[in-house]
Amino acid sequence: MNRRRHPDTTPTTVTGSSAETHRAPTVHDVATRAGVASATVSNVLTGRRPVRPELRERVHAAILEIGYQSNQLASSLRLRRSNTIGIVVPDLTNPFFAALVHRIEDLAARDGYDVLLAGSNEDETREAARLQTLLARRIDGLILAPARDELPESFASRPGMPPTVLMDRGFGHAGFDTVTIDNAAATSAGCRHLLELGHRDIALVVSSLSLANMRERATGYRETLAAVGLGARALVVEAGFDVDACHDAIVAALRAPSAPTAIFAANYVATLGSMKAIRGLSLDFPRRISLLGFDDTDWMTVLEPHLSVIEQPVASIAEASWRLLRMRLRTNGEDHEHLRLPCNLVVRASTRAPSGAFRAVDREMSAP
Amino acid sequence: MNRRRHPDTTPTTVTGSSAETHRAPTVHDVATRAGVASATVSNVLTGRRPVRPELRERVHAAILEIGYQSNQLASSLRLRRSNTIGIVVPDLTNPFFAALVHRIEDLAARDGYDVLLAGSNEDETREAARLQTLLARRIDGLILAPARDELPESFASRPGMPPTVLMDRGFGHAGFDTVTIDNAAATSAGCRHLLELGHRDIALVVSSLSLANMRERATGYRETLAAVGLGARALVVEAGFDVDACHDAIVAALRAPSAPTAIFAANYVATLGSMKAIRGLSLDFPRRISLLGFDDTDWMTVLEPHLSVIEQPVASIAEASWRLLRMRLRTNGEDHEHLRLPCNLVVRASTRAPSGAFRAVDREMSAP
DNA sequence: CTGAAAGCGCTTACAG
DNA sequence: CTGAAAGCGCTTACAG
Repeated sequence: MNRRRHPDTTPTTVTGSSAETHRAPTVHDVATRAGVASATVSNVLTGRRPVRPELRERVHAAILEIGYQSNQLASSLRLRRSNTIGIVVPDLTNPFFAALVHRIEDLAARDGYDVLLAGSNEDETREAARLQTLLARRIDGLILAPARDELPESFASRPGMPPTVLMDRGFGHAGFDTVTIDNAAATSAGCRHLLELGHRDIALVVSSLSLANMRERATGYRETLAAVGLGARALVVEAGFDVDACHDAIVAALRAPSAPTAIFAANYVATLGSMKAIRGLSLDFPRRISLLGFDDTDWMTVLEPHLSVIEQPVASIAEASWRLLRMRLRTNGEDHEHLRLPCNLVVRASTRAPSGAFRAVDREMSAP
Repeated sequence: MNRRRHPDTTPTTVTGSSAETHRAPTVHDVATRAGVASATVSNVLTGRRPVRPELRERVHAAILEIGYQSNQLASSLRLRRSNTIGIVVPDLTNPFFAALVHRIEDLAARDGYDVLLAGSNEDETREAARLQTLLARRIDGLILAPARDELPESFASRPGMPPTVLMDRGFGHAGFDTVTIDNAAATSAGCRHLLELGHRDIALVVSSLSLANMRERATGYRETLAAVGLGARALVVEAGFDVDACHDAIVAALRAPSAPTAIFAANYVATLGSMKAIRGLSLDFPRRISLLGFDDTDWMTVLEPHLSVIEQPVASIAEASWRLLRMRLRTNGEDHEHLRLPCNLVVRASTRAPSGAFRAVDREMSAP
């Protein structure tokens, strides 16, 4: 190949500044090295305008020689576009959210976006603060699993608020794309499964009814019971957001005079808390008590008996969220989509007929 | 309060640009609104230089009125400091790494740093690519749990590489702070526990011996066996990085003629895989086979029997990593720290004496 | 196809 | 204590 020397190629070291601070090379450095204008360097880098092959070669060579690396901060400032999205979730320690983040990060990366991650710890104030710093960094978009459903009034119209999709919580919120599951259908299916098994006293465990998704899960459950005339036996226990609190609430429910024969945990933490309560009380499981969990996880098939669960379509939720956000990143229309994804009832071994077929309905006629 | 009108306060709307694009307000907008220079706005914002109270008031009022929000992109460019760190982990789906990220994000946020998250999927190539984009965003620091221990030669001296702490893997690497656990001590303690119980055939399950932490865990195990003259019975199975592969490898080991009486899983995935294998084979657990796991997780005390484990000090690892990085962010000295944190042996119910005291040593004299 | 110049929104010498 | 100006490192009209 015919390498030719370019005129007035200055040495790599930047003149002027003392040798003290070693600055990263810039387009300008590349340009002088290659003997072209910095605009030309930018043009070969972005490919936005065609550049004569020979110059292009020289630019590429110069980039390699001086180890140039584009500064996205400058580019973002100029372009008013950071190629960064924010993801804010209540708790990364919850495998449901961890899986969501994992998947979205992967998808975003494929499309050239980096992700700024923040955890809200289920706390509205912390969420607002974390969000604030993400906005200051000019994220192009946001995927948020909000700590509360009722976003502050100011939220949607907040200056600098980028296109946002609400995930898992805040469903149907005007001004946002939202994706969640069909909560009522999920608990209804779960409840029917338990009813078919013969259960009459089924307790539903939710984190907090202040969350719309939990209210919907409670509704699906209540309506299903009501439909078979068991509405009066509905028992919804609000068990909070951490495993220990859940455990305590469930132990209390199980010790009550008319203890349920089945527990339907309506989220991951409740599932774990329920298992702890059942173990702690040394109940005969699943004979004395059935458990239907929520959110499928690796360990659930390692438990004996394997846990029956309502499985949320985590991959689909992540994919839909990213797809919606990416669309909105391209063209920010006014029509917002509200997606409901269906769940799967996975029947394994932790749900079975209560001991004594009509035990709960008519205790005295139950066989041992 | 005595609100007075400032002279030549122009209306909020920026003149010049068409009403089309609604730009976010800038320091300049605040300045004209407050009737001061933009330098003054910057000074009240950063507090770098004192500003007369009256002007300060006017600036604050203007900020509120026009809803100004600082652009960190511009600030970072100017300051050459992004207040952002990168975290790169092999797999966010692994609760060990999820917990680490969760904790570090929290600590970093307290100190005013946002985190750019990337997953490498245990893949060196992907890791390099993701890292590349983080560097382009001029992260101030990096916390990396590398996919491979042997970082590319170019890594440390890579242009634009910020202060970096290596976590979990890559221990002792020159040019980096590193924090990991005392791997050999951890497996040694675990192994001794199993020996004391009477086990003689103990299989150690690692992901891959290409990882130094796994090699160290294998060494601690081998030496402990050797010390009691059982070196020849050491069995290290390399089971890979996903649960299914682990499961298969362990099933094979358990089916071999001289099957172990105890499995020592040397990481989270191996623990899960071992449990699956034990369940799948319907072994009498923990009577026929003991299991000592690694990385304590919520669900492990919900299993029956509760899992005995080597518990990594996740919170301490996260805190140490952040502390080291933050120090280096302030003063980038040449002296790198290499931290080894101790693990905890948590004895629960999944490890117990093999059925028949000398079963493994002398099969024919073992009682049923 | 190429280059000189302006500007993205900040912050920091520098001169009052 | 305050302000006008320069510059961080890019990219994009604009004029050749």
